[in-house]
Amino acid sequence: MKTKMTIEDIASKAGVGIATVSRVLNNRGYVSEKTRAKIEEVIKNYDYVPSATARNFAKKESNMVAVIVPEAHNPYFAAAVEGISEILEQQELLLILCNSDKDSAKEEKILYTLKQQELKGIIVTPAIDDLDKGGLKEYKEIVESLYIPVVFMDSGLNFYEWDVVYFDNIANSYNAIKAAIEDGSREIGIITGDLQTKTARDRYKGYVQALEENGIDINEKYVYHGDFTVKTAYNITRKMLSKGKYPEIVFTSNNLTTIGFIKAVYDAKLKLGRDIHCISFDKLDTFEELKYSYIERNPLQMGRLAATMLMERIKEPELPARKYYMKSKIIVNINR
Amino acid sequence: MKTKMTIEDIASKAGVGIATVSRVLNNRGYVSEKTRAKIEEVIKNYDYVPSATARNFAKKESNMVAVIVPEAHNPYFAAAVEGISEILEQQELLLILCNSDKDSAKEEKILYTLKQQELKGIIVTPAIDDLDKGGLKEYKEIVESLYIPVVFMDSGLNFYEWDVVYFDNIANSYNAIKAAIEDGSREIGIITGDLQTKTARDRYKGYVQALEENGIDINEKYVYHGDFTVKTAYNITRKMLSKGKYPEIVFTSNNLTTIGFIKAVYDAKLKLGRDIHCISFDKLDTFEELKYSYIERNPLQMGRLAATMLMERIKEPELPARKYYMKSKIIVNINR
DNA sequence: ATGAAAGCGCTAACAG
DNA sequence: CTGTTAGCGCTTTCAT
Repeated sequence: MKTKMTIEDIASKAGVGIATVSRVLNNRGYVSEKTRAKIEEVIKNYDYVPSATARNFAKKESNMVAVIVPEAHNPYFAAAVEGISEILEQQELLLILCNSDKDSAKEEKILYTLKQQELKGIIVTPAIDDLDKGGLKEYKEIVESLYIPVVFMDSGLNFYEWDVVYFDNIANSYNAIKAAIEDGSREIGIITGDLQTKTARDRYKGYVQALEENGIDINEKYVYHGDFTVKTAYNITRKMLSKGKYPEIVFTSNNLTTIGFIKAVYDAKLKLGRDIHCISFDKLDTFEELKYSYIERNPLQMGRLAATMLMERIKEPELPARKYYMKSKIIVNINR
Repeated sequence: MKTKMTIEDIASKAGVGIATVSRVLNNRGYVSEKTRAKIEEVIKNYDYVPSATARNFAKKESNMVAVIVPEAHNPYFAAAVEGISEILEQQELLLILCNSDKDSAKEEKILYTLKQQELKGIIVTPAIDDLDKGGLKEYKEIVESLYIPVVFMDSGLNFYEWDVVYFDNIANSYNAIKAAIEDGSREIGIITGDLQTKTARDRYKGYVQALEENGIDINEKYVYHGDFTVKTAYNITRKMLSKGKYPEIVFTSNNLTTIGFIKAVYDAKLKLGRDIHCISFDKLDTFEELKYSYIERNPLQMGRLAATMLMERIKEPELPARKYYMKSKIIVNINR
């Protein structure tokens, strides 16, 4: 058989009606053992595969879930996507991966495209995590006009009745700094991200809170304003070290900042873990022997959880919205 | 309007036939400015979105391309996927991501599922790169029974009439070792991967070739049999260093091996780039200040290329098969 | 237990 | 320029 077989071909070859073939295909309803065997044989012989497109169309639903992330290659999101993929695979669902590239306009366009696909659901990490300003209302409308289950992942969008799973930036920073304080540190600096962004602000907030609650005044000199890039962190750190006076510990508030920081310490011929310490927001998975402290998140687990929540919501659309805050480990590694 | 609108609803609201609506939707064929405007207005008013499922079904083709990788979270593949995603997005194509988890059986199952989807094409990195042994014929049949364009990415499967894009392991190793020799090194060791795998074997081959062509005998003592894991590389290196007698340079034949090696050097209180050197297959993107040499591949570019090749083949299915070998940079960083 | 038939929403001739 | 109509391949009543 050259041309693609259809269910009708199979039915006629097997001498039965198409409904019967459909039944064995879906393993649903009554079919006598004899006819089932016959049909299965024909299917095997002719190498027939049902068309998912036709099936989806007839049922007005697909076997697909979309995932929108702001940076597909970022190891953090790559791991999350893998976690999602794991769960979807168990459910025989296909995963459509979309990269918004941190661009809200792109994200909106993606959402529009996805709206046409009769998806089972969507897992999204919004391009902008700072929608509480103005755009939130509009965003809410777009999301709701999808009319399909949506789970928000790694997002501060904990408003409205949406399912959310994420790591709490404030709490994680707070806990890490608190752990350092309990470990005996007093002079703790920070290299922040761009404080225009919610992520950077929240991490800074946690830092401030932990110090204040422990009766430590914020030393403005020890608050270094970075932008979550290696380069800036490097420059800041070089300058900091060259001044001679610097904090005992620096809270590097994202992984790239940590890398720039460590590189600068190294280049200044100082020894990390002896001359100066570091608490990193996120572990650097490459070099475990480095002497530093960190907040360890588990994005793979976050992905699994997001997908699981989506599955639950698909099954029970009327479930109340759930907010799930992922726990992180705080690893303190300072010796004096 | 509560229930989902169809093209018919729009047609009747606009007082036209459905074919006309279809025309404006697809921006194809003649439609008077006046009716077009009218229809567009209705579409906007009722927030109508055409069903991609129905459309795909009617056209017997979809707007999707699938990508199968053996490890979704591996930064190397994550970057490749991002490259693919970039190209597909330009073509308004959706990307279905599948993770075979290095498991051939899983890959086969994925292929079967994908066969049902009327995809535009598939980009695949086979789970096993060593099919020239026995399974190749069977694999070939499976792939060909897909009846859709397939591009192989990062695979040694350069047999048959298939489109392939990949980095040549033999050539890259060869070039790196050759560069080191030209730089003045004679004592070059290697930590291999599992030589049962084609990747490990090819990297070893390139190493051997470069030495032989330059009249350097292979010193079996300097060939360390690893398995591409950090742990094994670490242990091997510790043992190597403790013996006192070790090569001047070690070719660490994958990135995890490099990490294990560097860690061990560090723990042995030796200095990388002074006491011992390292040529790494793949750059470690975290710490640029490390003193080592490496082969730098560009998986993002590989992904872009794979997707571009696929687009070309979709457009012209009769194109002769193309083999594209990606170039890599060799960075030598040894000072004596 | 099985078959006939009516869609699902859209595209693509074809006729006007 | 526009409307009518015949599918696309499958699911799902509804009879039998």
